[in-house]
Amino acid sequence: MNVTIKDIARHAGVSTATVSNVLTQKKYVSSDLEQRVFQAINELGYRPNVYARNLKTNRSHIIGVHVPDITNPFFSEGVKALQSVAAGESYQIVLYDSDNNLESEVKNIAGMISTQVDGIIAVAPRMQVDELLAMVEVPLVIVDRPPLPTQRNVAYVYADNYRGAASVADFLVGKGYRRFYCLAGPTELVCNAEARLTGFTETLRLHGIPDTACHVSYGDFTFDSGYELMKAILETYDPAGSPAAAFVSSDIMAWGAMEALKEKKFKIPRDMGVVGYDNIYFSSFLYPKLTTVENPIREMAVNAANLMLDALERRRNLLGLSVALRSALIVRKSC
Amino acid sequence: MNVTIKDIARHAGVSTATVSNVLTQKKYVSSDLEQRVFQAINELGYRPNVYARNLKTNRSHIIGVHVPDITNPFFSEGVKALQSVAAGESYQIVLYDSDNNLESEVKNIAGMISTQVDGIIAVAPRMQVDELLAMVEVPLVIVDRPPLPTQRNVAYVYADNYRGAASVADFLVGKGYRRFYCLAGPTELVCNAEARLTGFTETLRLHGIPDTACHVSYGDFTFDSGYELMKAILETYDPAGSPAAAFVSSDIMAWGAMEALKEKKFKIPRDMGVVGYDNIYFSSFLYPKLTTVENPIREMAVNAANLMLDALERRRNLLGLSVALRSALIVRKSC
DNA sequence: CTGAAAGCGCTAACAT
DNA sequence: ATGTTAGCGCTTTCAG
Repeated sequence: MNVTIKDIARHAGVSTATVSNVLTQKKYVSSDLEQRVFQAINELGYRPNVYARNLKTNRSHIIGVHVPDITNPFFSEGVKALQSVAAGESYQIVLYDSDNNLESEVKNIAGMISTQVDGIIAVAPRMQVDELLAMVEVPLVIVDRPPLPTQRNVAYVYADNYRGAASVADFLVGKGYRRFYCLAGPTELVCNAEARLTGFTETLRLHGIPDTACHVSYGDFTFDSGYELMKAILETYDPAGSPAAAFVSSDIMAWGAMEALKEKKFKIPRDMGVVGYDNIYFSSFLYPKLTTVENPIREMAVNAANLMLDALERRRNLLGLSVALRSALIVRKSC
Repeated sequence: MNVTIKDIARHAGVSTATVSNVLTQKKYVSSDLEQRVFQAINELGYRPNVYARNLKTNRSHIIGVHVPDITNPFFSEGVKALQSVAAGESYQIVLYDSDNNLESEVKNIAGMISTQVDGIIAVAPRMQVDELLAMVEVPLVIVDRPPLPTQRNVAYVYADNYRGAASVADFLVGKGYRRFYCLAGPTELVCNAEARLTGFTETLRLHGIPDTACHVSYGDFTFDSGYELMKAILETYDPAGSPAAAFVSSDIMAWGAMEALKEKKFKIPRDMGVVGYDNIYFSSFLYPKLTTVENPIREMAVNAANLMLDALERRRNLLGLSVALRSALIVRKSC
């Protein structure tokens, strides 16, 4: 049998209520009794039973976190930041990785709900936001997705992917490129993939580039898909005349694309320029160093965690809150 | 007020025990009553209260997982595997990242304990194993650390780092190298770092290489430390005559070292050979492709999760269990 | 300021 | 096979 609050009460000669009060610090207790309680706690080696507390208070101090793929440095950096700020207010993170898979994502969200997490932070969900909202009743923060009007307790933390992609188009045209490849993400599933694609192509159009000068293909943000897409392109690619530039929808995918280029002995950027998206840590150590768009995952994560903590600890309603972060072009050597 | 098991019982005209029995599937219930219960559950939209169940059963179906740095691909791959197999038996993972810091690690372990996780999987802990054992009372699986004799409910899943490093020395000497740099990890803190160092140096000695031919320096497994260590080496390094080989204690650190080499215009392996350790996903996409030692994190994670699940679900005692996995040399282009 | 007591929602003896 | 009931350990009114 474990030592409980009752044992402490008896041993200290006080009531269980008093013990509880010194534990929760919510009511004033005379320092005399307080001392006695602390002493009893030490002497008996008491540790509060979280399960009982959870049942009584109907909260667990656990935040559910979903990521599409923890193996992607973009997300692991985010999770690290989330975990760190949550720990600062003694909240725990339960992690769900859905392996880029919509079905597992739905299962995972359902799992969190049945575990009765206090709140949910969904990073880059593939689910439609309205479906997500339909499932979730606890406070929700959606990271890396644009806000959708709603009446629910939801906040958004995101960066403007359309403008990020647009700045790539501006830059590329300014550099003199006139032929383009766009290696997009899964645009039907992920609105950011869509935004990056349209931000790029529409801006190209604004500069008078004909649609025929931009070849679009679709992957899924992974290294492998970048590699495969570029490999396919290279079967017919000829850099003679003016070389093309490839705008690839994520850094990790851009890395894959660069591998395909190197495999075929194409020089970057001489034979083809490459621009990525996300600015993950490793991007500046690729060869050549990758030109990319900063997608501020760490700031997004910190903001998300703070919003969640506000909702949970300060009873702030998340309705209508959204934090928009800047996406800035980072010019390096690959283009 | 939420709908409880009592409401279901009343609505279905049965006792709460019967409802509980159909929910937990532990006792046989006539299919008639079962139907009625399910129907009541649907009609009233009942969802079991996990907090109450946890209190009663004294378990939470939550496994605490510690990693030194989720941002290191080696660990994120491991966490992904852990999460996936745990989810298979509907266990949740609460993640703690201690940012390569011993103090936070201790805090994190303490945090898990006070959250009353059902079990703890500690991946590559920096704490002394006996200190860890002194804190933890629940089932414990230690990943990526060699077993220590004990009487406690602990299992180990690990690979033989000494032999892994020894195979590097064998290979390097066989290739004709006679000058060596060993970029070690934090050997006082991490016994694997120690094992990789001694496995390498002692095997060199076995081959008749004098100790003076192997220069050792110490980092902390990070990209940056690999970069800095190599930069220092390069201040006086001269590849003339026979080039040296560098054995670097982790792939991510080896990547940093390679950056330093490239920055100084040294060619790998012509001017210096480089060998890493871990075989993370990206190692085969570095330039040149990194020769390294396979450190089977995924298998380790899967084994660890299964052992934990055995302990938790099949009441298997972990005492004396240890799974040793092979570390095989993977020869690529950097050496 | 402190204590008595009710009860959170569930499971598992135990009784029938 | 099903029902009754006693708690799990804590927080929190409500009295005093």
